[in-house]
Amino acid sequence: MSVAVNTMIPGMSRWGPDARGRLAKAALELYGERGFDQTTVAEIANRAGLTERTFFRHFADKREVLFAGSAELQKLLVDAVANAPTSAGPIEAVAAALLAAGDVFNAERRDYARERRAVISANADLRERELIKMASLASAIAEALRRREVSDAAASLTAEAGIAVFRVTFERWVTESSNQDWRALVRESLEELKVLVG
Amino acid sequence: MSVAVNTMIPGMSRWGPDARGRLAKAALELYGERGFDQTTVAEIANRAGLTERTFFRHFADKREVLFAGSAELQKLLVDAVANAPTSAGPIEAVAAALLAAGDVFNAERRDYARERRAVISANADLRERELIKMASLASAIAEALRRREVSDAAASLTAEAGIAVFRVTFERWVTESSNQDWRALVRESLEELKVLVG
DNA sequence: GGGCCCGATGTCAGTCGCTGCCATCACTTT
DNA sequence: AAAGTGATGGCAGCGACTGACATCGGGCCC
Repeated sequence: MSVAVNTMIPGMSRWGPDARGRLAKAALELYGERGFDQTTVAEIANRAGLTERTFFRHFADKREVLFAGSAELQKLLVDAVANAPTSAGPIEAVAAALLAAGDVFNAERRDYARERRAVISANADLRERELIKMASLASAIAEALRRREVSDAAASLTAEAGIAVFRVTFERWVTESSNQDWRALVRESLEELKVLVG
Repeated sequence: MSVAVNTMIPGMSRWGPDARGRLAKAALELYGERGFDQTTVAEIANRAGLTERTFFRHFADKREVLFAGSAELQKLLVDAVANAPTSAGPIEAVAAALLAAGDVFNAERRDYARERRAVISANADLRERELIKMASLASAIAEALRRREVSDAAASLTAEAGIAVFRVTFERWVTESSNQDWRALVRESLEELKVLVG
């Protein structure tokens, strides 16, 4: 992963490429270095070679910059549920979705995910935001299940269980010292759920 | 329930009784009348015959004023889990706690609960705060279960299920036109969970 | 090539949530 | 009555966020 940039990026100011990405990178760095509360939006924008006003054109608020990828993840999971074989029951469809998430939780993104997780878990406001993103994920999955003729109650319950497995899997993927494969960890966590429930 | 007060409460200004309660009442009224975003803390304080500065001495932030009772509810649930008969398994202990919550969710508080729920569900920031309160409730219950020699995984799982039942029950209690008893609704929701799981 | 259009950015002023610091008030204690 | 204590007010200030308007860069039309 790239080393933290401590000053403004030269040649990347106004009209440089990927303003949004520069802002997200600068934000994560600063939140990690000083903490979320001790970082001002003006500082983030400055490191990215932009202004505070532009930050708020790209992200709804100071927290949202850490959750830009959640819409993408949600789409991936929902599509995987929708595209699971017709023969698959609700749990199998959700399992397929969790496995498909390996596309985004791959080895190259692990360092990023680690840093992001550390920042979020260190701040109550960020944990709040993460909870609502997870809730949104769960309703989206439940909705996708309902479109597979799963009953309302079963859809909600399966989706919640799926998110629980997702949480456990993510925690392990990010925490464990050895660089384990996402899919293997998903299978492990699902198996544990089955043992607990059954 | 008392009628909304639309102006400053006479004789209840500085050093009047129950400043905290007056602030909470004024806040709920204004959030209901104008919406959360369109209400300023100065307006709340003014209606309660106090100043903005004093509001922030009683409540950590503008949202927290709607969640003042959550610590009390948490204590009630945790105590009920702890005091459940030794013979009770984890689910029975949680069920006992949910039934005990009927002490606070009684007929007199239903109108208040309705209004509060309407305000919260109308605003994303307030829904965020509610999610973190529910998460806190779940960990507290899980912790109480662990003190009853329940394994970590079973404690977390049972606590989460318990909160899910709580949510469903609360929704029904507040929504249904007939004024149903809390305990009866708890028993109904628990039964449905058993059917779904079993 | 010059003029024009348009999206991205900058600038500025302003509101509001929230905090620190110190003064003031009502009530209690001695 | 003097001192102490807890709750409140007043004020200054920071930082998140927004609206309105100006400006820049690049593409399009002729």
